[in-house]
Amino acid sequence: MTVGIRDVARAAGVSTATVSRALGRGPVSDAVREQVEAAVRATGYRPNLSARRLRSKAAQTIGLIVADIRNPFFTAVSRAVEDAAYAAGMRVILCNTDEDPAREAMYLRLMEEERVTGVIFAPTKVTADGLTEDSLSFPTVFIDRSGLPGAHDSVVLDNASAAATLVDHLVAQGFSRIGGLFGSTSSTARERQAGYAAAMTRHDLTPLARSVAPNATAAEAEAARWLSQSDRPEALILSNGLMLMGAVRAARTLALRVPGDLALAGFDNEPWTDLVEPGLTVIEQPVAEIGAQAMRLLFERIESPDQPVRKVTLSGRAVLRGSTRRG
Amino acid sequence: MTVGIRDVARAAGVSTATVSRALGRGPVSDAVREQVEAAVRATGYRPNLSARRLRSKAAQTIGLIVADIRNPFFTAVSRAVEDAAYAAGMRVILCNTDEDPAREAMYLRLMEEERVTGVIFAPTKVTADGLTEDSLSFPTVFIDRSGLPGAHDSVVLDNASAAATLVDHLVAQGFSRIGGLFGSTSSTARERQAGYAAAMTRHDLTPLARSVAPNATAAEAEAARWLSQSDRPEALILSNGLMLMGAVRAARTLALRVPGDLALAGFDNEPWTDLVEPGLTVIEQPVAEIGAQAMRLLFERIESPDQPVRKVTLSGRAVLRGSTRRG
DNA sequence: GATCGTTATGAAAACGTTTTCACATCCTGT
DNA sequence: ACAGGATGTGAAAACGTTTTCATAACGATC
Repeated sequence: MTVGIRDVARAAGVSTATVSRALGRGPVSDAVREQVEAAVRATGYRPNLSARRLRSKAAQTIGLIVADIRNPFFTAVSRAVEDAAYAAGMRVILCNTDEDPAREAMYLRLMEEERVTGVIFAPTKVTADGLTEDSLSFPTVFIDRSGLPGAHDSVVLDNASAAATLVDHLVAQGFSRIGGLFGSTSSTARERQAGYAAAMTRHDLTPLARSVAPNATAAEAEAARWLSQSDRPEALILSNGLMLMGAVRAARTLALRVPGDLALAGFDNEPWTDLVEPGLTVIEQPVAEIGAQAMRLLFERIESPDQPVRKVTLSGRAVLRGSTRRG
Repeated sequence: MTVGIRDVARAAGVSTATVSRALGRGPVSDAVREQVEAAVRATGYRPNLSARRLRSKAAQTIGLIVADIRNPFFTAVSRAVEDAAYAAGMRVILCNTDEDPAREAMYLRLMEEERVTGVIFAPTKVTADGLTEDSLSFPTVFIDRSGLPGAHDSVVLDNASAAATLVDHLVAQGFSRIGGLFGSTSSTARERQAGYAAAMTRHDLTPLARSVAPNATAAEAEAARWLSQSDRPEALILSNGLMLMGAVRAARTLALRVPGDLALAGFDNEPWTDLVEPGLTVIEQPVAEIGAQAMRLLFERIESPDQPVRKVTLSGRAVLRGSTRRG
């Protein structure tokens, strides 16, 4: 029925060991290699990856666990990771946690059961804080977010500086009652919030921060509530692209003019942010670079498991648009 | 070192067969089941999925091969598929082909080697047309696109009607020089183009159709070229959300007022389409339903492999916005 | 010309499970 | 009290590969 390596061996007139070597990187004479390749074509043989992995203990698979596949930031990073992985002959299992620690735990267990070569992971804060250096049985690189210091390799944005850049820009434009709406689940949102607060204080301004689930719906609801208050902020900073979209919707609903009634700034230079009127001021993240660096760290960790933990911090780029222009 | 089922068996004082049954669905006494579960906890045992799959020949895995992960349509469908799969105790391998037949072939081979339970696939036209009923060794459901009639189960939009709806709407608004810019790689784009042409003809209008790679960059370039002509169309229909974005950009660049100088309509009710000014008229696709139906078809096909091929056609919903309003 | 390394090959073991087969044991109905 | 069907369990085979081990053939080196 289904053709196995012994069928190929029989067709080529050699042993299964030789077939295995001819297909892999064993020492085999050129003549035999050709015979084997012909036999593979003739029989339509497809190796069974489960058997191969079981015996060789090399899964050639990396797990990619992201927090929200709807967030273009993560799809962009995914593409970079996928490209690098396939270039290296590795497969990728992509998982989506929805920022839910229970799903994170489930996927981490799955990764163990798959005996993956390594994992790239954007964890929630609660999960990251529970993960020490040796609680994971596979090499792991955190991405976009970091956990316990020194526990895992990571590649992150310089979040505090990026947030400060936005504050500085808004202050320079003459805004002073500047609010910040940040995600509640990630270390990254916390860092952006801290950077925001520090910059506000530095300008002798009072930080006004709130946090909420990092998606468009929650951000819209909270922004609408906040902006309905009599002492509403005159500028708002959002900690990711989805939340920025929520804030734009809230401003629309309340008929607030941007930037006249409300200035807006956020993270992630998503394609739509320069299509709305006015264009939105954002911090652009080097998404491809983040994915590529994560794969590099992961491969190097696999190569030498005992090297010291490394943290790569990348800078964002401020893209200034109309949403923060002082009327 | 790594704990296997025999360690659990030893710890529980039973045979490996019994452990296997206790963890699976074999007949086991309650007392023994508890012993085994305790032993699993004590040893930290994690089953080896490769070994399990090899022996049981049940991969419990479905492959999801999409054309472009950057297209929110596919990420939305992916989420629906993923949810249904995990609810059924199945894992998902998500692959991204970039509309490239070579990558499609690579991923199809990967699926064979993984011995997946089934595949959900959005193929390019060239690949789909080469796939007969028995060229794939696993149950397959086409999604968003269809191939040879009767070859594979599929769930698609009623593309021709949807395109006709847009034409009818534009005609009703008083537009007559209506162009159509369609993707060049999928059956779906062809069907939309055909529906567009038929509707135009029905209204005694001349179809003006072009086709191009279905992404924002290519669509923007072609739209810019087209709209720079002296006899440029006064309305444009785009065959997906990315292309619609490209067209909006081209209109911006050429300083064409929408809908005054150019009306725009397209597919996919993406979140940004009602944030731009004016809002864009689109056909909304039932993305969650598409994913759910695909999983249903796939499971039923796995259940009874010899049942007749089925095609589920879903209707789009027209969302009329300012971009098609006759000034 | 004997000895040594290299290279190419096959037989068989190994990977970690599930499943088959055989065999007790227990319950049920007569 | 006994046949017969569930029910629970263990020993061993099986899944399809790769890897180990042994060996043969061949040049090169002394």
